Amino acid sequence: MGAPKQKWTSEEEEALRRGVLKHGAGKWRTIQKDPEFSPVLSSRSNIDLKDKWRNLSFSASGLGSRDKIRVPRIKVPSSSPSPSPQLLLLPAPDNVVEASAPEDIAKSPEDDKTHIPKFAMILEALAELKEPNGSDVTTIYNFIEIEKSYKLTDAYAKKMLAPMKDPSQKKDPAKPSKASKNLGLFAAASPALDAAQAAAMKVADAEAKAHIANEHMMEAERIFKMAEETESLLTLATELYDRCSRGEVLTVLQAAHREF
DNA sequence: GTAGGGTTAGGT
DNA sequence: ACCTAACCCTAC
Repeated sequence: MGAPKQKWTSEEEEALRRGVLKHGAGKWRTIQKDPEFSPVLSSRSNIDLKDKWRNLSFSASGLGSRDKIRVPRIKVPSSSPSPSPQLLLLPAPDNVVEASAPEDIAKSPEDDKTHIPKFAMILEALAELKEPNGSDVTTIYNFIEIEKSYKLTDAYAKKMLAPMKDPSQKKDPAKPSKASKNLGLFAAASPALDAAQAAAMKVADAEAKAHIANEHMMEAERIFKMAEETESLLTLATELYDRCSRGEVLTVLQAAHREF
């Protein structure tokens, strides 16, 4: 009667997240009893933890936003049979997942953060891969999707391609169809692409190792941060591919200074 | 004890 | 009026 709703504080939320990282989701009682979190979560029951976690993961997952999946509640006024029954449920295309998280990524305070510490790795890969053979590009995509971290949606991919418009570049009609989102971002094979693939592989591998070393540091914040960096990487790779596909020759040094 | 569905209060 | 989040109930 006195406490209509007990909103979760950021401390409680933080404790819950850490608790899940430590004990895993589902071990609510364990988390609740853990001396590390019990002082903060003393007023919360194990069920509360479960419910809160459900809310967190649901809204952070991109789902549950205010988009589709809202089944039109069939209220049926029982008195006004709308003459146009054409609003049965549409299949609702699976796009527009919006990369989720209206928390961090939407704000995007830093536009040009000191670009990619991974750039060195990219160059390394480029140097190693002097021999073009052009191969399956889906590999690059697969690597970007490494298990849990990088889950790029098609919408996200499109988002990534959007800022790539470089006004200083001459409109070359011979431009390859980069809009071929058939499978992922690219759909052709070329030397530059192969190099880009290797670069992505290196980055992905390094990331994966970092993850293993970090145990299960898979927090949403971290994921989004990586997604942003991956976005930069893909942008770079796409640029390289675009230039090379037009017959231009790029050296590693040029790439290093971004003089292309 | 946990998972999932359902209910209700608060906010927009 | 609708949506989200906290709370409640029940089956496993």
